[in-house]
Amino acid sequence: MTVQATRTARRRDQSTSAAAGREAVLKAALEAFFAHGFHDTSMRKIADGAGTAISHAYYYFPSKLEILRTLMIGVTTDLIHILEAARDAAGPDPVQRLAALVRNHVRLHTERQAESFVANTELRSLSATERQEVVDLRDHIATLFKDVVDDGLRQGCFTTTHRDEAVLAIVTMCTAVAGWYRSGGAKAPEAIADAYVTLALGMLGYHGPSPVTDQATPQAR
Amino acid sequence: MTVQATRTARRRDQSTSAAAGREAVLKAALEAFFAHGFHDTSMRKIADGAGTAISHAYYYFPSKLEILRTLMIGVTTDLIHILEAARDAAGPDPVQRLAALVRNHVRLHTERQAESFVANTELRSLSATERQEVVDLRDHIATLFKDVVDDGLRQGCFTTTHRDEAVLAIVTMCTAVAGWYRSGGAKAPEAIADAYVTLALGMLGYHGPSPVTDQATPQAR
DNA sequence: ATCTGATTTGAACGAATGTTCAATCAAGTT
DNA sequence: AACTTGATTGAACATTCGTTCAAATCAGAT
Repeated sequence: MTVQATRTARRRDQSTSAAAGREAVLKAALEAFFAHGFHDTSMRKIADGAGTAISHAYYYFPSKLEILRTLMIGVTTDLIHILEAARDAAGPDPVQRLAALVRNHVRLHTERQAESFVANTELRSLSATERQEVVDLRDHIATLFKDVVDDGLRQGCFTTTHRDEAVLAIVTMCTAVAGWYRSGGAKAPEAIADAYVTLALGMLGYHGPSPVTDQATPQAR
Repeated sequence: MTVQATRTARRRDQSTSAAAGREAVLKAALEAFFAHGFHDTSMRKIADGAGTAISHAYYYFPSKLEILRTLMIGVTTDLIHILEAARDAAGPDPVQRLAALVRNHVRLHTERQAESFVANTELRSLSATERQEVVDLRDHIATLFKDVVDDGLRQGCFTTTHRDEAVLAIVTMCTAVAGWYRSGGAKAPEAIADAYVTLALGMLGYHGPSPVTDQATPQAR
């Protein structure tokens, strides 16, 4: 008991401290990738940012590329899970479901802007196999939108004759938020999300009542 | 006379051959930047692609960065001139003017895809002063759209309450075409342009008759 | 044939890169 | 106190990078 207790305690301490070091490297790498891009970020800068030796970063990650892969896969899988949960929680109405997808897509791209931006920007920096891994995840995200749009087209609440282009444009504009959003800017994330829901529905040829609360939303000082 | 003739002839020959060499370097650089990105492209690869020695590339351009700058500024200023001409040729109607802007924006991003893609992707690779130069040009492009949208809002043909977001989304989705377009793909550039005009008008809350020819457009092999 | 000036090259420079590795440290176990 | 084991380091590796430069090449003019 005592033996096992101390053993697990040690293991927890080690794993948390090890995880802390790992997280520090990830965080420093993310900041640098976000600010200057993958190829313009050296392992020395990453190690400096994390406050450790260059060789210590290699204790956690076998290569610089693996750090990038970890960041990109992490945020993308998280996004998928968030979108699926939000869609399911929105009920059966395609309009509500699409609004939930757009809203949460925008929200994550503001809340985790750096990760999202890197994931969208550094695809080419990956090697073929790893790139395909991320591309598949992104295709899955597009499919989430496409299925909901198809549902709305079947039910008649969406009327666009350009489904593919509309879906692509919606995902693109939501993704691009990570490229220009500045926290403390003119619009709060929720206001941006509301606007994007309206824009997306406009592209889909939806002419029913707005699913957006739209109560002035004067937030942001 | 003869002296001057031969002199200008020589100068023309030199300038054209020099221009040819310069163009070869630019072209090779563009292809490499497009395929692998700026920081992952070495001057050696560029020189190899152009069929010359490394040191000869420096005969035309003082640095790798200057090559990138030349490409980015070139396509962006061209885009501005094309958009302004198309807008003016479209007459006074805001719907027609916006359609012309969208259509030509999409067209250039398919016809000169590599340049457009690089110009949109490698902003961070520039140094501060040069980056600002390109940012100003891109701001000017956004202003072209914004002015037409404002015109349409004033005349009542556009009804959106999210002007800024709509303009940003429209420019973004048109720009993103350079990221996924494949010549010989499912849709011909003109069909894409038509679809994007409709999507843009949907975002702006335009509910009048479609300015798109929309005659089946079965193009694409 | 010589000269001139633009064009083209090979070889080298120093700096920075991603990565490796043997060695040290710290702490917990026996 | 000796031992194990994960955490951490400094120094070095070979390679590649952007850039430079003196020298060679070439075509047209004299």
